[in-house]
Amino acid sequence: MKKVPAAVIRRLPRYHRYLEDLLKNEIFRISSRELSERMGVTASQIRQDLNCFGGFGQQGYGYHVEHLYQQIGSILGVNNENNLIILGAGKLGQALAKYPNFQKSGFHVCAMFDIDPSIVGHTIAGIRVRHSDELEDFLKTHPVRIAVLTLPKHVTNEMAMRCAAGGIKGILNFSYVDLDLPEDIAIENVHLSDSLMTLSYKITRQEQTD
Amino acid sequence: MKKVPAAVIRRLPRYHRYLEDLLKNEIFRISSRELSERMGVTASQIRQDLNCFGGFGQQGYGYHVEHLYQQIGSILGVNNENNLIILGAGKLGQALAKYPNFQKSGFHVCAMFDIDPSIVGHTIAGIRVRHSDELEDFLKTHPVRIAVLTLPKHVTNEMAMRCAAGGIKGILNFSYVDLDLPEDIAIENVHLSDSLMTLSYKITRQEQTD
DNA sequence: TAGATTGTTAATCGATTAACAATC
DNA sequence: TAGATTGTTAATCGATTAACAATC
Repeated sequence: MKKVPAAVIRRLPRYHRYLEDLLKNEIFRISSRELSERMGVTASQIRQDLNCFGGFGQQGYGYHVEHLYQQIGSILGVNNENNLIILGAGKLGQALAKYPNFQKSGFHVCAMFDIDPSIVGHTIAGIRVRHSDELEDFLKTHPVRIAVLTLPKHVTNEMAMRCAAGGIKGILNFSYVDLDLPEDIAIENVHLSDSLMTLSYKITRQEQTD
Repeated sequence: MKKVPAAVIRRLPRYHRYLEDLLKNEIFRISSRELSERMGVTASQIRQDLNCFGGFGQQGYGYHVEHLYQQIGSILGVNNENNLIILGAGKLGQALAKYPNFQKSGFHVCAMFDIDPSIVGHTIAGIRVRHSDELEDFLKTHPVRIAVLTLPKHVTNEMAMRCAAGGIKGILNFSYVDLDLPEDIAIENVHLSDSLMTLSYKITRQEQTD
């Protein structure tokens, strides 16, 4: 199988979302051209992207929405339940624990960890907050591959290392640092300040162009 | 001035962050080569990127960290205070209102809006939650260019339109929809589920490669 | 069969890297 | 002046778009 470009992978969740919407609207068949118009991309790009994973369409017909939706879900690994843990039960961690879209995509928060005595032991969205000391024991007895980190900068890499050592395979990192981890641990950064700065740049740019 | 590639803009906040760290560590001068090693990119890319905005360096010397930091901050528009409003005072909105990194980058939450009577009137992080009906009046009397949207899907585009009509120039959108707004409104999407799905894909990929 | 639309190859475009002359 | 390192041009690489033969 040829290597799939990173750009394609980043577009998959959006295809998945549009296909879900089509199903909701009871549209069961779609051509690359019509989907391209809805999504604001080229039909060529859609066909190229999908063909990285195999021929999901049919000449003269287009794509069967339900089938394509299932296939992309399978590629993304969201067709079955995915457990995850949240490290850092601050405001952001709590918000993510209750975030409905995670559950909708099959991601299930099975534990939270913190060290703050005023939070440890409490229950958030039905999840008891454990002390971070319990992390290793928990990972030994529970199958989890994903950890979400909403921690202060200075403890983030250490906790990420402990996750990796405990068998975690991927980290969604909200801390404002770049993680330094073994190659086989997948990392996805969400740097909220970066998004805000990029937005700020775009605004300034617009104003100058006017 | 030649057009700045989108890829360069998305890298600017990271440069900004690394330069801030250098200053904290009292490193006042740096070559593109040394910065490239710290950041894990090529020195050539750094020089190309920076030269989109002008010659910030000096041959034989490198870059003056403080000066470069200021310049990039100025390009990003984060050297002065930026007011923003948050629409949707749910868990995520509340977490963002308290998010320390926004304040650190000069972004100041000056108001929050919601329609839920159990939240409206309450104070979060020192900010009173107003009713969404007050949005237009508020925008008339307060200078705000940025709105952060943490709203349910079905009301998001309508509220975004109201923001745009009220003079908002840029929107940081956390809702799981693509906004359809006038061209002159800058949009930056943060789709948390997409990040999680991409991570899930990467993990699955890793496991197959092993 | 004729029409439609994919899968795929080729052409274009843009972004990254390499190389080196300019210059501090 | 000699050494270092930028700014910038040229070469490479990758991603997007266009075109069309294959085929349902």
